[in-house]
Amino acid sequence: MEAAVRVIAQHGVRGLRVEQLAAEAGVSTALIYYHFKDRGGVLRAALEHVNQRAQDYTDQALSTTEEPRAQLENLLLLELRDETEVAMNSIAWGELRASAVFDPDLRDPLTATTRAWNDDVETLLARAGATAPALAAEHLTALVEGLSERWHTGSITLDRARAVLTHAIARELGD
Amino acid sequence: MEAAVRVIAQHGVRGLRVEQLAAEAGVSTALIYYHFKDRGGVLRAALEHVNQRAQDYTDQALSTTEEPRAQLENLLLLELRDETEVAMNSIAWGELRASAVFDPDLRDPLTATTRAWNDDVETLLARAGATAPALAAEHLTALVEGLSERWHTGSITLDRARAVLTHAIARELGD
DNA sequence: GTCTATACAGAGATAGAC
DNA sequence: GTCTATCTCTGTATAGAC
Repeated sequence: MEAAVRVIAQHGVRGLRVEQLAAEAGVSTALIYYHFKDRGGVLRAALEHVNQRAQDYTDQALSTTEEPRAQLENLLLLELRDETEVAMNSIAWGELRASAVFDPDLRDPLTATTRAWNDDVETLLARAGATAPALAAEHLTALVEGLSERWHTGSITLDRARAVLTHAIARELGD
Repeated sequence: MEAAVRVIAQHGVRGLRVEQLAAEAGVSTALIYYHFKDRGGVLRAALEHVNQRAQDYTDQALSTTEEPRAQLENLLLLELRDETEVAMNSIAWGELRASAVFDPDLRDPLTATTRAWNDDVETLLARAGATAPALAAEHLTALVEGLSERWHTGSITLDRARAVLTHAIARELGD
């Protein structure tokens, strides 16, 4: 799965070749098919893996003793970071999201993860005193996805994306 | 190009087969290669076509005599509409955006269009009395992209996406 | 569980006629 | 400009041995 995330982050879902994945993982292609039904099965498993990793990050951010406002900023800015692992996860996640437009099998896990993320953000927003936490949560999480994609396509710098997000959070919290 | 947009909207950039495009356009595959260098050339031309269409919509929205605030809402909500043609354009645009992560040839036209859109939105925001129009413009346009993708993956309904966007606009204009 | 070898299909691209 | 026919390569997936 880690090899899959690497390959997807480098070449996209469309560019994922089973042979290359095998090479990246240091095994034969046949072994891939032993563990997964087909190429689509690899993608589904990869999506679940990325989701899981995102959830782990989230839980970590939520388990601190910081103020709600600081927790909220941390949680949302998690995706917009410079470290290789985060960036790869983010690219792979964006790819799988985009693929889900045409691959119904990917939709359910995607929707579930999105909902869980929204809920976490909504809780923090409510604690931080937002007036419309549900709307605000969908607003901010969708914004993170939009900014993330712009970052990956080079349409915006990472710093600028973080500034835009911080600005939007401030607007939601009324300052 | 219209056939290309249809095929991309239905099967994605990833699913665009030259043969299918030819069928959709009612010509032979050889003719595609006569007019375009290769499959990548088709994609680049399709992106330009979608960009142009988006620019036309934008100009139209800007040429009305409405209040800046109403113009702003119209312009941003343009992408989130139910009509087949708009939805197809929006899906194709999203696909091409996602593809640009791995296809450097698509990046320049993408960045140019994004910038033009940002500028238009920024102008309207300034007229409508926003306090930080540049930041707000990038905020709102990136949000539209995020919401648009969620809509296409079925993670949010169209009405809800529109509500979230309207909410975000209101926040930026301080009510 | 894991490999090597290979069958098979699909899709990009071109040749050459009209 | 446009077609039919076809070549070629790449990539998915399987067979069968260890």
